[in-house]
Amino acid sequence: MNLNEFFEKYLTKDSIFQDRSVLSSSYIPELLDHRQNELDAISKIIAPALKNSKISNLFIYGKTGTGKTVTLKYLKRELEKVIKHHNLPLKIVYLNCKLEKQADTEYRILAQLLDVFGKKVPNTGVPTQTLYKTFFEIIENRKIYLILILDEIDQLIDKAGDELLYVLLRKNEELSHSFISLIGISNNINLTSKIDPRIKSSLSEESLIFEPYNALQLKDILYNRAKLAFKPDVLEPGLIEKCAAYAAKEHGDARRAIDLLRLAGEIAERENCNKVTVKHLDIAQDKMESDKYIDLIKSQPKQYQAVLYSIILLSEKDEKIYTGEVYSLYLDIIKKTGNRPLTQRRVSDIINEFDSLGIINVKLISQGRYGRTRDIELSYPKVLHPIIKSLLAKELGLD
DNA sequence: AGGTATTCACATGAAACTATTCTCTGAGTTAGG
DNA sequence: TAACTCAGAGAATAGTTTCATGTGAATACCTGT
Repeated sequence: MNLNEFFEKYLTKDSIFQDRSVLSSSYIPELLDHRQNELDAISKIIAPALKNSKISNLFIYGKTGTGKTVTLKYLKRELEKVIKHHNLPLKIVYLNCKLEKQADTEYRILAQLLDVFGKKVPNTGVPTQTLYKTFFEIIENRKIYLILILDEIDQLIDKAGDELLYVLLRKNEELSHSFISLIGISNNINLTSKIDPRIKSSLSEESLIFEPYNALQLKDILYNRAKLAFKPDVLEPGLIEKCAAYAAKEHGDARRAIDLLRLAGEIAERENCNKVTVKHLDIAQDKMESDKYIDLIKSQPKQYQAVLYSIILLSEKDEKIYTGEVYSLYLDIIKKTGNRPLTQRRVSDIINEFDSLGIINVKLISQGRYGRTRDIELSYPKVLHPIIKSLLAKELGLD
């Protein structure tokens, strides 16, 4: 088949997708499934803002893919309709503190906020204090009621500390013609550590926990999305149930379930099938699983990769792996790559980090007279071994 | 035999040091009035 | 003249090293039977 023919065929072949964007992470559905209770609870809390009365700050917890973000975005959209209709001085701003370059420092968040109010500020060159000043001036002069939604707020606190929250919350008490309410969204409940207890209590005047979806709920969500995303009858019966079951096994992560479905569809399409079958779903599942590891490993710094490579080489010998051996082999490897070797102390920490990333399993054992060390074991699926090994060899330039 | 003491091979902590990234400031530049 | 840009100083941060101290149990070494 020549190229021309291929493209012609590609053009005329109809896609099994009707609207792929429904399965993208930025899509907000017309109706939210299985989050009505949460939606009601939040609505009750923020509704008074419509009548210009002060509302409590709100804090929302929940694991990834439990619908936190989509619920809040949904709420924002619905509220904005009302606001527009009645022309209210209420402003809702959603910021994700994790997305690169967007809002992960005090300065950038303020810059984003000012941007929303139509004031451009340079990326650099202006003191943060000035930004605060202009920001509060705008708020106060225009008598704006601001609801600020900070998604992944734990990232912000990790990177930039609680200064911003502190200033906003305190300033709020001084404002007379306006107010600022914060809604924080976080993945982990133990955000507590780095944050001033006063801020914490003020921030979580109200709090809400999003529980993971169960398989049935996931099924509904997937079903409703699939109805819009795919053409009728392209999904094999039972596919959605299986997809939901896979995701439910992984802590009910809806985002992952939707990704899985999309990927299965894409695979089917690439294979020129006009139906998405369980086979495609299984391939998609495997691919997501291995991509998870491969992306993770690829994104590691060279030194980390060298440590991992050392562990991988040792793992082929079918003996127990200890820190000392890893370190001495690591020294050889790093010498070949031309990088400066790290101390054993550091490598020891790196090994720990790999453990918490889930790439390896580590047990602390004591062998009495023969010392105390870590027993290291790889914990990714064995099928990936050759792929990861050659990936690392390539990354390190050792072929 | 039973009980202590030693010892290994790192683990774990804290402080000190470095390199990188951010923030801030003032000087220079631009554009609008 | 106000607004903007940008380089460089200084501060903050992340990544490491250095130094010091801690650890669990197999083994070595007693001690008294």
